Amino acid sequence: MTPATRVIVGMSGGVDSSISAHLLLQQGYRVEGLFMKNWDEDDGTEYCTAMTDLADAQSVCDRLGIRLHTANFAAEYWDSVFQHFLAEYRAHRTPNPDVLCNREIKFKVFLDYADALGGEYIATGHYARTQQQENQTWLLKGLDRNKDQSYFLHQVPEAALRRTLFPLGELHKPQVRALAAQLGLVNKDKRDSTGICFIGERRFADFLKTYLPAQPGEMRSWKGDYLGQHQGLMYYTYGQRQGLGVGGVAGYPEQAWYVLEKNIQDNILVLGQEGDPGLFHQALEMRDLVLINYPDPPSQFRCQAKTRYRQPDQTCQVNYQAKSSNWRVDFAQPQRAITPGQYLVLYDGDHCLGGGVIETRL
RNA sequence: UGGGGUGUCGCCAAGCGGUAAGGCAGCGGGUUUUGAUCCCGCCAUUCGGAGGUUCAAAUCCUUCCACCCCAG
Repeated sequence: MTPATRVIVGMSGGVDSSISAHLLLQQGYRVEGLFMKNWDEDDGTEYCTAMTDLADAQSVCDRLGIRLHTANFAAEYWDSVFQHFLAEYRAHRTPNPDVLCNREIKFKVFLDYADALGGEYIATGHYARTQQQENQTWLLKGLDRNKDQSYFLHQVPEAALRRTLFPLGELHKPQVRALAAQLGLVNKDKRDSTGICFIGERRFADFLKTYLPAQPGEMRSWKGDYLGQHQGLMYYTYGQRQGLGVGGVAGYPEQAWYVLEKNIQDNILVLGQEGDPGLFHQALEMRDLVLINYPDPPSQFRCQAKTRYRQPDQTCQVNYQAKSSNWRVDFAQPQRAITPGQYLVLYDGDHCLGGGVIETRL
């Protein structure tokens, strides 16, 4: 008898990772859990949620009869995720820290840690699938199209995917909830976690203000009319509506205002309304393209893409620009509020091909 | 100071004698492992102030105040 394959499951204290662990046990793996702490909280409220998350993870592991390890990756998170996060905001861009958290922490530091624990595989509660094809591992969308999280995983290298199990990839969220209820897990009714892990209940702009000093300036319509003051361009993102504080303006339609553009040169936040030029773009420039199974991407190809998480797939044409070493992406349909700093994730049907960082709108 | 105009929720804006539309903002909630978007709910016993007419006024009258134009 060969001992069962050992899998280390990243346990967050939520239902998804809990059920992942349960399913792996059922499949005959030798399962152990790891609770990662990636942020050393500086205020009391965060501390509480981290503590209850750990308690929940422990409770579930006890219930399943598996061991729970804990690890603190806060230093690594700070260096490889948070520093980049701040740098991007300083540059008035809008980063996606969760994509980096996956690439740098969960599928790198955690994977190394699992090695040390003797794990052959790691597993998480992500709604995504992997597929072995000849000698390559592909990343596929989760079967539950409403929860598919491949977007957040597109930067994970093939070598890490090869050693990862996604037990929830074929399941739908309601099934996972039902299983948790059946098993009587403490977190069966726990709310899905959303938002950036380290920010908690704080308002996003307020959080940023503690790290990035305000730089007030003018808000103007795309036609040039003065509309008010902004707190600092870095606190706003393209397409944003809430938080502008701009009410009705005589001479303009009775409609909401959105961030159209950041004029960094003059520190002006340019606003517009539905239908104004600048809210939609049909092309963009992307840098740092990484395709999961193409070390040397073709110089031009057609595929689908998402400009942001949960956006329906958009068909597009990708072309390499030798001059800038960037990639030009032309969409079949105009895209709303394309945002520099966000990832453009490429798909071929269910296959997640990889992606790059949006540099500019064209 | 003459002549004209305007003052209704934080903003824009209906209403013009019958007992305060709507939009935006804001706030609260939902969706969502980024930031956004999106969806739902809440949001003026009161109409610049004071008198008066009327069964009844934001809507009519008087007066005061404020602001904006054109004169000068």
